[in-house]
Amino acid sequence: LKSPLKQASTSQLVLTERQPDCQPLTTPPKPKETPPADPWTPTSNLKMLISAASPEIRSREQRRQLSDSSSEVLQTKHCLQEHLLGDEYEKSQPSRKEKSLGLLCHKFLARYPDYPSPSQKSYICLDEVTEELHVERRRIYDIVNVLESLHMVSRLARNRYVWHGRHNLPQTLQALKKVGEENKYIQQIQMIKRREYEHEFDPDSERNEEMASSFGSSEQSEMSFVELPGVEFRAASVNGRKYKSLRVMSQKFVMLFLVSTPQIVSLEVAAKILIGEDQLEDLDKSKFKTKIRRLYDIANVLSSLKLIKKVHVTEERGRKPAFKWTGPEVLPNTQDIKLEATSTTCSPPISESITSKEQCSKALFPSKGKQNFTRHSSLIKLVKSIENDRRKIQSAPTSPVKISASTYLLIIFLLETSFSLFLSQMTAEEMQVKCALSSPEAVPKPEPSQQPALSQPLGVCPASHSSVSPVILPHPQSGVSYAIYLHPSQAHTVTTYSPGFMLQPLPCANVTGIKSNNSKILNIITTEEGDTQRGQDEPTKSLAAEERPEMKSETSSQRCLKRSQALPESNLIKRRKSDEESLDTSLTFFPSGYLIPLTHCTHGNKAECSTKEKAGVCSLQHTAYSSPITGVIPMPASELKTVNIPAFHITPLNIMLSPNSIAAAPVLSNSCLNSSSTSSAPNPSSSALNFMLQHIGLIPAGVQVPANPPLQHVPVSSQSENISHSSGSTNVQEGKVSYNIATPPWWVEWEVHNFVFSLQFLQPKEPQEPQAVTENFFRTPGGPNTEPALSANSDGTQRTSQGTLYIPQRKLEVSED
DNA sequence: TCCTCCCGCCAAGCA
DNA sequence: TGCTTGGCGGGAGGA
Repeated sequence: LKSPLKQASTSQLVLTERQPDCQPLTTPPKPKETPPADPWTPTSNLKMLISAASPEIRSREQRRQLSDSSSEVLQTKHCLQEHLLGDEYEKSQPSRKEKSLGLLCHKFLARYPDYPSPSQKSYICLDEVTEELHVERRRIYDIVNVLESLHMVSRLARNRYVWHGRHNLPQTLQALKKVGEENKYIQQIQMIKRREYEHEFDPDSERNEEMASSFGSSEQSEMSFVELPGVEFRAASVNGRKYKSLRVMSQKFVMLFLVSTPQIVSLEVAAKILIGEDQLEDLDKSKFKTKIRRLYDIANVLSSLKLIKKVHVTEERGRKPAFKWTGPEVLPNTQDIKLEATSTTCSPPISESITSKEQCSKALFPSKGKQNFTRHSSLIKLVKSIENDRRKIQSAPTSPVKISASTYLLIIFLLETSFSLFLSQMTAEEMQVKCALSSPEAVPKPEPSQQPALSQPLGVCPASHSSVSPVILPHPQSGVSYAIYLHPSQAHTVTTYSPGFMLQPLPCANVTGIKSNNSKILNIITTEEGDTQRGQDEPTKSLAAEERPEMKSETSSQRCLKRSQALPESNLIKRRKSDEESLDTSLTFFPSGYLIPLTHCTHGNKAECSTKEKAGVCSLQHTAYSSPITGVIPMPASELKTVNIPAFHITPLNIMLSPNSIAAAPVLSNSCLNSSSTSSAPNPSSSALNFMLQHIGLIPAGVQVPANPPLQHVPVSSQSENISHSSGSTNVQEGKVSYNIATPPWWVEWEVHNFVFSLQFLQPKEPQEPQAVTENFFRTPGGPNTEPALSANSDGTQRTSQGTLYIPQRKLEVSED
C-alpha cells in the first residue's frame, strides 16, 4: 500500500496545481474515508489517491463536489488520471524548489508583520495556515519550531501560536551568543576541526575507533531551550522530545554562528556538535545524516529570515556546504540579560530572573550539587575517555599505552588555549622584552637592587609586577633561541634539577608539521600515570596555598625517560633507566615555565650542546643571558653548567583553564613535584596569576589562587578514579582551591612547543601586520574582557594568523551560491 | 554521485 | 481515544 500512498501525494500536487484559484477555504468536516477495494485498478487507485490526500485536498474535493457539478469533478479526475499516467504532467509539477521549506517559510512570514504592534497580538492558527498555504501541517511545525527557537512565535495552545515578529530577536540572539560562549562552542568547533585534520593524515588509524569508543554517550545534544522572560515555552510534548527538538537544534545552530569568527558554519561541523561530537560519523552515519537533514530544515527557515545565507567553504578536502550569518551583529552585551531557562531535567522553568551566567550554567549544565562551577556535559564524555586512558595506564603501568586521541586533542587544545591566554595577558612591558631580546645592547643594565637575582640560576630575576621572567636560552640544534619564562620563585629548583634530564633534540617543526608528528607521537605515547586529583571547586573559599601531602607519582626522571623513549637518541637514556628509577622523588623537576623560541635572537656565541646532551648535560657556554625585564644580568655559562635544561621542555605554568575545561586535567597526571621544592609563600607572580584568572572570569574578584599551581602538592587519591561524578573542575583540598594542572607529558609539551614556535610573537623584526584570520581559533572561552586581548596583544600588535591558528593553517575559501 | 530536502510514517503525549 | 506534535529516515529531484 505504500506505493499508492506515495502517489497520493502526487495527486495532491496535481489538484493543488490545477486548481490554483480556489476559493478561500473553511475547515470542513473530515470526510469519511472509504478503503479502496482494489488499489491497483486505475479507478480505485484514483479514489484511494484522493481519499488519502491531505485534508486540504479532501476538503477541496468535497467542497467541489458540493458546489460544482459532479461532471467537473469527474473531469478533474479524468485529467488527473490522464496526467498521472503521462510524463507531461510530471513536467508541469512544481519543482522541489517551489515546494521547499524555505519558500514555504517565505509565504508564512509574508502573512505577518516583522514588527507587530505590541498592543495588537497576532495569532496563528495552524489549521488556517495549512489551508491557506496549501501545505501539510507537518511542514508548518518545522517552520514554527524554528521561529519559536528565536522567540518570534510562541505556542499559546493547541493549534494556536502568537506571533511576536522580530521584536525579541536582538535579545534572543544576544542570549544565544552568551550561552554559546559559555557552552564553549568555539572550542568544540576547534576540536572537531582538529580531529578532522587528524583523520586526514591518518584515516585508517585505529585511533579513530578508539577515539569513538572512548567517548561516552551523547549528552551534548541534551541541551535546554533558552527562553526569554515573557516568551514562555509551552511545547506540547515539553518533557518528552524537547531535547531533540528542532527548536533546541535551531538555537544551537544559531549559537554556532554567533560565537564563530568568521560567522560561517559548515553543516558538517554543526551536525557533529549537535550530535555531540562523541559519535564518530563513521560509526553512526545515519545519525549524522539525520542531523544534516534537520539542519537543512532549520537553515531553510533561517535563510528565509535572512539570518543566514548559504555559502560553500572550499578547503583542501573539497567543497563543503556551509552557512554564513547575515543577521544582525550581536554585540557583547553590556548588561546581563535576564533569562529564564528550562533545564533538561524537566524541572519547571526558573521563575526568578537570574543573571545569564547563572542561567546558562543551570540551563546548560544542570547539576545536582552545590558547586558553582559545573562541568559541561561534553566534557563529561571526555573525562570518561580520560578515565579509560587512565585505567589502561594503571593496569599496565610499565607498558606503553596509547592515550586516546580525544584525550590528546583535549589536552592540546586546553594547553594551547591556555597558553594563548597567557600570551595575550602579557603586559606591555613584557612585550617590550621581545624587542630587547633581539638587541641586547639596548637592554638596560641591571640595577643594584636586583643584584640578588644573580645568585639565581639562569639569571632569573624576580619581577615585582610580572608573572614571568624571561631568560634567553639558545637551542644549539635548531639554532633558535628560546626565552624561558619562569617564576622567580621557582628558580631555585633549577639547581636541584635531576641530572638525568637531558635535552630533547626534537626536530624543530613548524606548526604545519604537527600533524604528521602527531601520528607518530600518538603511537609512541608511553605510560603516563594519572594521579592528578580533581575536586569540586569552591571559589568563594579561601584560596591560600597550602602544603599538600606529597604526591606519589612518577618521578621527573621517569618522565624524562619516557619522553626519551620516543627518540632515537634516547637509547643511552634507556640504558640508564635503572639508574633513573633509582632516583627518589626528592629530585626536583624543572620548574614550570614557557619556552619561547626567539628565532631572530642572536647571540655572540652560540651555545653548543655537545654530545653530553645525550647524557643530559648541556653546556651553555660563553653566553651571557639576560633578563630583559630587569636588564642584562651577566650569566657566565659556568653557572649554567650545573643546570640541565630540557630545551624543549615547555611546561605551561599557571595554565588558565576554564572551570569546565579543567575537568579534563587528570589526564595530565604526573606531577613530579615534591614538597621540598614547593614554596607556598606568596610570590610576585601570584598577583598576576590572580589578575589573569579574575580577568578571564575564572575566579571571582577578590579570590586568590596560589601562584604556583604546578608546585602545589596534590595528594594521590585512591579515589582519583571517581572523577566522573565531579562536576567541579578545580582542585578542592580541605576548602582550599587551586587551579592545578600537573606537568603534562612530553608530547603535550611538544605540541605546545610547536604552537609556540609558530607564533611570530617574539619576532620584533617582522611587522605585526594584522592578517586576515580565516578561522579564529582563539576566541576566549569565557570572560568578556578577554576577547580583545586575544585578537590584539597588549602593546597593540596583532597576532598573525599563523599564530592564531593552532591547527595548521588551512586555506579556506568561501563562495556564495 | 552526492547534495538537498520533501514527504509521510509513526510514536509520544495532550485534551 | 482521537488529535496534535514532531522525531526520524527513505528516497527522489537537482546539481
